[in-house]
Order: sequence, then C-alpha cells, then structure tokens
Amino acid sequence: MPAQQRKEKAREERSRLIVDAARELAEAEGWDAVTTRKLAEKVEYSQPVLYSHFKNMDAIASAVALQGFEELTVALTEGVRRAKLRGLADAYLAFAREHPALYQAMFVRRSELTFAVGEIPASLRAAFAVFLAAVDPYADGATETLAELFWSSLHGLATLQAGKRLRPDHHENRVELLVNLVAVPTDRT
Amino acid sequence: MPAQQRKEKAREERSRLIVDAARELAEAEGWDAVTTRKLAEKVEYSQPVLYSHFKNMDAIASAVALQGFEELTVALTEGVRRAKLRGLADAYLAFAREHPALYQAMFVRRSELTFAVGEIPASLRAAFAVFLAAVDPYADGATETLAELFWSSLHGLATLQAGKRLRPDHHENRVELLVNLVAVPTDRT
DNA sequence: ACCCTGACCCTAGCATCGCTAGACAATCTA
DNA sequence: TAGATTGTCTAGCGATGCTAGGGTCAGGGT
Repeated sequence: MPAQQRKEKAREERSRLIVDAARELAEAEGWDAVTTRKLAEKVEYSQPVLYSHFKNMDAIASAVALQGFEELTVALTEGVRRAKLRGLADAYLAFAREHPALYQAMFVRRSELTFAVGEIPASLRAAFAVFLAAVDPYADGATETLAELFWSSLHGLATLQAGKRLRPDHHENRVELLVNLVAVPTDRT
Repeated sequence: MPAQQRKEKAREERSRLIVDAARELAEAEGWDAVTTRKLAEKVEYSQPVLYSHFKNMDAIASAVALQGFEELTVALTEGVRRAKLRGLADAYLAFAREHPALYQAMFVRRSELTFAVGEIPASLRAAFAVFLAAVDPYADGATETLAELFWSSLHGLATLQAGKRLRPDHHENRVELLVNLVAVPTDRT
C-alpha cells in the first residue's frame, strides 16, 4: 500500500527537519535557546508534534549528536590521510572549534548515550576506529588504552579551550607537544 | 559599632549556609535538582533572600566552584608530596570522581569564571601552580605548555570517565600511560 | 456514493522554573 | 514615643517541558 509508505516517508522527512532545526538553533544561539516552543515555531508545527517523533528534548539532542558522530568520522579520516597523528589531532580540534554546539551534544551534555558500557552507536565506533588505527604504530600493544588516552587529551584540550581556560595563543604548541609525546617511541614497559 | 559588625557576620554566615546547601543538594541529586525553591526551603528562608546574597543561581554555583578550587589545591599538593606526577594525577582524578557535582561547577558548567584570559581566581592560580611545579622537571623549558597539556589530559579522562565513555577497568592503565608519556624524558626539540 | 472509523494535529492547560515587585514587620535613630 | 530604615515574606510574572482532550480530515468498507 503506497499510501502507507508515503506517510512514513513524510514522517521521516519531518524528523530530519526537526533535528536540523534543533542543530541550527543550537549552533546559532546555544543549547539553552533550543526550547520546544521555538523549535515548533521553526518547523511550523505545534509543540506536541515534536513528541510524536521524539520522547523528549534530550532525545532530539541525541539525534543531533548522532549526526555529529558521522561527520566527525569523515573529518577524522580525512585528517589522518593528510598527516597521520597530527592530522587527526588537528581535525578533531577543528571539528570541536567549528561546531561547538554539535560537539557539546556529542560529548559534553549529559545524555543517555554511553559508549564504553552497553551498546555503542555504530557511527561512534567508526570514529574511534580511526583513533585505533592512527595510534597503533606507537602503542606497543596497548592500542585501545593509548587511543582512549589520546582521545581524552584532545577532548580535554577542546573543552577547556572552548571554556577559555587555556591561553588562546600557544594552541599550536600544546598540540605539537601532545603529538610528540604520543608519537615519539619511548620505553613503555 | 559592634551591632553593624554583628549583622555583617550573620550575613556572611548565611551566605556560607546557602553555598553549603547548594553544594550538598548538587552532590546528592545533581545540579538540575538545585532550584531556588528547594534551596530556599533547605536554608529555611524565602527565595528572595537568596538574591540579596547572590546575583542569580549561576553566582551560587560559582561560589561553590570557588570552594572547590581551594580544596583541589590542597588535594593536589598532598598528592604531589606522596608521589610526584603520579600522585598529582591520582589526586586530580580522585577529586573529580569523589565530588562530581563540585567538579562540574568548577570545570564543566558554563560559568562567567574564565581562567586564561582576564583575571583568574587566586585559588585556581594556586592549583595550577602545583601543576607547573610538578611538570617542570620534564618540560624542557615549555613548563606552562606541558602543564596545560597535562591538565587537559586529566580533565579529559575525568569527564569522559564520568560520562561512562571510557572502559571502566583500564583506568589504571590509562593513568600510568599518561604519566609515563609526560615523565619519560624524550627528545623534545 | 455514503458513512464510519481512525489517524493526525492543534488549542489549552498543568506543574515547575528563575526572578521581582510590593506589602508588612521589626529594629534602630532622634 | 514617633519616624525612618532595614529586612523578610507573600504573591505573581513570564517562560520552561510536557500532556490531555477535542476537532478535522482523509481512507476504506458496504
């Protein structure tokens, strides 16, 4: 029955519309400004329609985050291709800098998405795989541990920088130092 | 005029009462649960009293954060005394783990407190000084940069761990690896 | 062709939030 | 003692997330 399919297609379209609107609003004015009323007005539907697509506001933010994971994977892959570890670091930090609200939805705002325990979003697993591959040559066996540590360091740099808690200049120095620490092979017994 | 002084003393006492109540509530139920009404009820005054002490809710959270900075400095100093870099790392991560709401107020929740630009809270400067001293022997001149990086890495580990985004076991491995990367002298030209 | 049924969406409203205005009481000054 | 000042509370405003209930319109069966 094509009528049924057409309906579902339209619903899916509207879901994307809502998610896109939320993301735009968040990037433009921050997550505090993303309210159900503003969102409803932006997609030109009434508030309750949002709840026929998503359980609540947090679920909308999580949908935005999932979009982010996919884009992050692409950006990281491209970064590694350009310049290995340093390219990965630059790509990660650029992503966080250029999409601050998106980054918050992915990694800062509390959310029901947990990574290391329970099921992991496939798109995020892919992003982490880029880390694993890039770090493996220097890991001396402990690939996952080094990948987690490298990721954590970048996350720390990204969030503290965003919060104006690091000297704005010296960014380059910090990144270079980090990459050197990870890349320069030392005795890791 | 001692009457005047007595008044001021009482006001100061009540300020501390409010801050302590906010901190307790946040640690017990998270910052979302810290509302002006619950806070007012807990200190047994009406809501407007809060605003005669603090500009708004964020200012109360900032006051809690300032308490945290002082305690963090003490904890870090003790950690360094015990085991240098590793002690510092352990103390920092333990602090974040044991006082998650306090840590959020200090470093995660957006706040008007900025560190690296403009004026810095003295208590936080003291905490960073511990980082500087602990890291200096390995910095090869770039002490501040290495301190910022070490701090960022710990911050990343702390927040991602708190968000269940790292494998709960392997914590020890990550910390040891980080400390080794920073401490083992390599060629840093 | 007609009616009925069900899916869809909107208006209206609830409880709660941060914050403030204005009235009331208690205390100090002269 | 009378007036002024200081302090506190009650009540309320606008905005929040979310939901209940009713109305409208299209699709399907006879």
